[in-house]
Amino acid sequence: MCFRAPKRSGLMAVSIGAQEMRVGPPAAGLLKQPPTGRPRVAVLLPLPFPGPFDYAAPPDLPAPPLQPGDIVTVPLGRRTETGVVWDPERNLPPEFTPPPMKSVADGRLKPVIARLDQPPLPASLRRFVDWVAAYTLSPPGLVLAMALRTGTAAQAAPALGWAVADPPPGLRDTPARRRVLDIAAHDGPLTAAELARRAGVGTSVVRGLADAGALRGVTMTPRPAFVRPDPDHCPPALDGEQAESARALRALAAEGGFSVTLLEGVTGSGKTEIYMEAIAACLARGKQVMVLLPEIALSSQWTGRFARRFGAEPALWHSDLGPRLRRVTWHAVADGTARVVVGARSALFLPFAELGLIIVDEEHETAFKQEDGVTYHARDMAVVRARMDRAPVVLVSATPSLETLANVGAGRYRHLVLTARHGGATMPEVRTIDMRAHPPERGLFLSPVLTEAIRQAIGRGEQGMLFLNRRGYAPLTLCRTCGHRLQCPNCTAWLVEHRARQILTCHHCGYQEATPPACPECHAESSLTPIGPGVERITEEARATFPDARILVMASDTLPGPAATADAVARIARREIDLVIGTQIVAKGWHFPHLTLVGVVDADLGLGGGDLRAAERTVQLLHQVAGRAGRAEAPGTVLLQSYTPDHPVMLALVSGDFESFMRQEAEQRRPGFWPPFGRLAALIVSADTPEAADATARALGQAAPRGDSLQVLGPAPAPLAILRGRHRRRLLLRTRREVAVQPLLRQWLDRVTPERGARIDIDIDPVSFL
DNA sequence: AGCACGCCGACT
DNA sequence: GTCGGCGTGCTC
Repeated sequence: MCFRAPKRSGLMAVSIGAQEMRVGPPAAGLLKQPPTGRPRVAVLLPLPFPGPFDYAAPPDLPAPPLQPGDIVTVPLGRRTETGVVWDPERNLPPEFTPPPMKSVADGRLKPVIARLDQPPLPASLRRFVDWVAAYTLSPPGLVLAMALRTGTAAQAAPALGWAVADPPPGLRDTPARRRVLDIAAHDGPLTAAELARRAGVGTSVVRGLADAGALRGVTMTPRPAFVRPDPDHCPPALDGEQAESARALRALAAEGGFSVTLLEGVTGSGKTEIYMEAIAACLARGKQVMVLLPEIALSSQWTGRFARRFGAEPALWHSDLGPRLRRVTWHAVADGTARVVVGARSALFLPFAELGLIIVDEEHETAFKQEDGVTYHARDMAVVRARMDRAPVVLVSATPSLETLANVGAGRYRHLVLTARHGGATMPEVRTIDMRAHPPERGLFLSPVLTEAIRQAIGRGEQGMLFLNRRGYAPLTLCRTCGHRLQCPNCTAWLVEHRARQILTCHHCGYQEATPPACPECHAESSLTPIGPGVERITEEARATFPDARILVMASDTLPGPAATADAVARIARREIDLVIGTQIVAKGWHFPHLTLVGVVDADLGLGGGDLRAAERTVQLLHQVAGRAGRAEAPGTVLLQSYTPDHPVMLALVSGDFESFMRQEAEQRRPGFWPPFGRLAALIVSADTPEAADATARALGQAAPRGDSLQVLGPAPAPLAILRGRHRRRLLLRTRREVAVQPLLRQWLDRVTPERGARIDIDIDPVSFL
C-alpha cells in the first residue's frame, strides 16, 4: 500500500482518471458589492447560459440577507425561473475560469422575486458544479440543472391525502363507502388513488365522500422512508486479508479527509462486505455516504445486502424515480435524514449536507461515462466531489481501469488488494476454443467442444450459460440475389433483425420496420439472409441442440425492468433453469450458485474497431462474465470461442494474469501519450447536411492549435457518420498530460464559426469513439 | 431552454 | 384579408 500525500503548494492538485486540474481554496461567502450602485446578487439559472445573471437584492426581503446557495425565483424575460444565488468568486484557477460575461447596467437590474423555503445548496456542491462545468466546457447552468433535477419549485405541490372527517348528517352509507372510510380511518391519510385501490373501488367513490364532507383533504407529510442504518447491526466476521483491508478502510472513513483508495479483488473476494465496513465507520462518525453503481439494475441486490448489514434500507437515486419520491429523497439528502444514498451517476449532484465517504463500485465500467448533455465521467467526478467535501473515496473493481491503475502506480491513489475468493471457492478455469480447429457446423455458431461441455454440465445437474453481447437475431440482413444490405435510414448502421417481434430495428436511433418478405431493392422473394448471430439466434440453436434443457434468455429487451431481472436471477438460483443465454446484462454481479459452465460465443467481438480501450474493455467484460461461474463448492469452467486464441486478451483471460496484461496495455499507450499518459478531447461536428458538417470540420481543422506537446487528429467522418439523420465528423485533440486542454479548446472554438445547421460538441476524456 | 418577434404559404 | 410555419435573437 503506497501513498503519497497530495502536494500542498498553494493550489491543490486533484488527480482524476486521465486528467488533472487545480482547485483554489473556497471563497468567502460574500455577495458581490460594487463600489457604487445597488447591491447585486449573482443567480445561476438551470439554463444553458455562459454564467450567472445579476439581480438586485430585493429591498423588502425578511432577514437574513441573501446568501450564496439560497434557492430563489427570479424574473427572466416575461417568465419566472428558479435558480441559486451563486458565489461572487468562481473558485477556479484563472486558466479555467470562463470568460467574464458582460454584466448589465444597474438600471436594467431586476430584483430577485423571493427566496424559497428550501435548504440552500451547500458550498461544496456549488464549487463542484463550477468545477464540472469548467472541466467539461459546459454551461454551468446545465450542470446546476443536474443538481436541481428534482422538481424543486414548480411541481413542488405536496400530495393531497384524504383522512376521515366527522361524518356529515345524512351521509348515504354504502358498502363501497364504508370500506373507503374504514381504510382511511386505519391507514389514512392516503391519496385518492391509493385509497380507491386498497378499497377496490373507483376514485369516484372517494370523490363522492370528499364532496359530501366525510373525507377531508390534508397535506401529506413525506413518508419517513429513511430509517437510520445501524453501523453495529450485523457486522461480518472477517479474517486475513479481508480483515486487514476492512480495517484500513474503516480507519480512512473514521478519520475523514480526502483520499482515494482502489479496492481491487477478484469476483467473490468479498469486496462489498469490506467496503460496507468503511460505510459503517462513516456512519458511526455521523456522516453521509454516497454509493455509485454503474446501473440501477444492480441496486435491488445491493439494497438487500446493505439491509442485512445495517438493518435498514439505503435511499435510492436514479433517473426514473418518479417525481414525488425524487423530491422527498432530494430533501432527505439535503437535511441529512437520508444517511446512505445508492445511485447511478446522477447521485453525484445531490446536496449532501455532510458527505463523509464516496464508494464507486465497478469503477472500470464505461456506463459511468455520461455521453449526452453534459459529458462527464462519474468515477472521475466522484474523486473531485470527494476532494471538495474533504471525504475519502473508494474505487472498487475486480478489473480496475488503466486510468486508476496509473494513479495507483504514480502514488496518487492507495491500493488494497484481495487475492482470494471468499468461502473456499476457486477461480474458474478459463480455456479458449480455437474456432479454426473446432468450427461449428455450417450455419451454426457453437463449436462442438462447447456444446459437449454444456451437455455434460447439464447432465451433472449443474447450469450452463452462453454469453453473447449482441441483442436480436442477426446483426445484418442481406439479399442473396442482389447483395443489398438492410440499413437504417437515419444512421450509418445495419438494421438488426428481431425475429420474435418480426421487426428490423436500429440499435442507435430506435428506428424499426416490419421484416420485409422480399428484398426492398431487387424484390426477390425469400432471398433475405441473416448474417451473424445475436442472442435470439443462439437461443434457436441451443433449443435445437438441447431440446430438453430449460432455457432462459436474459437481454435488456426481454427483461423489461429491474423486477423482471431480479425474478430471472431468482429462477436461476432456484435451479428452474438449465441454460442461461444472455447479453451484457448477465455479466453484472449476479450470484448464480449452481452455474459451473460459461461459454462465450464470440470472445473476439469488441476487439475490432480501432478503439483505444477495446482490449482493456474486452478483458474486463469477459472476466466479469467468467466470474459468474463456479462460485459455490463446484469449480467452474469458462470456454472462450475465438478465432484469435493467441491474442493478448485471450492469453490474459486464460492465465488470469491481468497485471501483466495491463502493464502491456500501459506500455502501448505511454509512448504516444495516449490516456492515461496524455489527455484526449473529442470534437464532434454534427450537421443536417454533409456539406455543413464538412465545412465546419474543415474550418476546425484549419484553426487547430499547433505545438510540440499536442496533436490534432482529423477531421474524419465519425464511425457512425450519420446518426439520427445528422451528419457527423470527428476531430481528436491529444496532448501531453501537463497541457490544460480546456483553455486550448476554448480559444480554438472562438476561432471557428459553425456553418448554419452545424454544431460542435466537446467530449473531454472520451470513452466512446463513435 | 423558452418565448418573443419576424417575414412567407393555405385557409375562414 | 388572417393563422401559422419555425429561423434568429434575447433573457440579468
